[in-house]
Amino acid sequence: MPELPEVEIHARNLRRWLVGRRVEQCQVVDSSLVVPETAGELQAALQGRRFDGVIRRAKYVLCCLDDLTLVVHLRMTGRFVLDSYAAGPATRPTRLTLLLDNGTRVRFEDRRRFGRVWLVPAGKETELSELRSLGPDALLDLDGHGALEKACRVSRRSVKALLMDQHVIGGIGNICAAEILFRAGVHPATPASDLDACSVSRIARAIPRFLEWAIEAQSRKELIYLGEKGAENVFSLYRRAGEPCPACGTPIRRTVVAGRGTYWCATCQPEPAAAPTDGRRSAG
DNA sequence: CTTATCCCCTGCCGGC
DNA sequence: TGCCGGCAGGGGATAA
Repeated sequence: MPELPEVEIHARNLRRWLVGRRVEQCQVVDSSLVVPETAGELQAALQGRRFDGVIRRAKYVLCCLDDLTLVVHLRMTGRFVLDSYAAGPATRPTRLTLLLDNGTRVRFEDRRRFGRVWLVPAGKETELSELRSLGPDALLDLDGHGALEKACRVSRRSVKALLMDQHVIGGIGNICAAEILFRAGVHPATPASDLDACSVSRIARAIPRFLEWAIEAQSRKELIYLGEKGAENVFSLYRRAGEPCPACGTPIRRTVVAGRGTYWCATCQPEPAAAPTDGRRSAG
């Protein structure tokens, strides 16, 4: 999926497309999308309701309709597209369509079919375990800084795994974690509790700065995910193994950290010294 | 508590 | 050209 920046862009689009509009018809093309309601229940529930707001929460989009909230997670390949009734039958990756009272149609596309939607009563969003367990939002929530510091103090996990853990901070995924750690000059495999306060602070400050930059950079053109036809890689390190680091020219390296492909610069993000088993080594 | 692995799916890319 | 393995920006379950 999309990580926080892409979800934010989709949420902004939906705000323009949906708010104030009434649902004439909802079609669930792929019922595996819907959890736990049946496709028929979702369709019937949305019929005739009016959208009055769209909120992003970490990597979730919350579409508010009167007394209901439609919660969406785009996972790896989900996206929203605007067209019209006149555009004809929905194209193949379409999983859900919303026909609106102004003649437009909003489609949810998802090639890999990992995306999911839930329907909850307004005000009861936190009864959804997926939302309840989220940490503070990486972009909007000022608690994020403190949450990161606290998690770093008590965890031996790699700092990259911590950044990607949605229970610690919500919204950061594999690409953002790599780019944030590059900006902070911290190696992704560093055990979190080995970080000094200065490094943690650099990471915390890099988080909103990178996210705001990414939203801006990816808002300038049509949002196409990396790996798809026509995609342009705007990131500094991601999927650039062997290319020179934009800061120092050292070839960018790729390894696996926390189970995912990870890109880093050996000069800007020096590997942490392997800690001996007896704890801290004297600096000499 | 942590890590690793697999799984859910489909499509693209590079190598042979 | 065709086939095949590897990989993919998420996250949950399960095993060790």
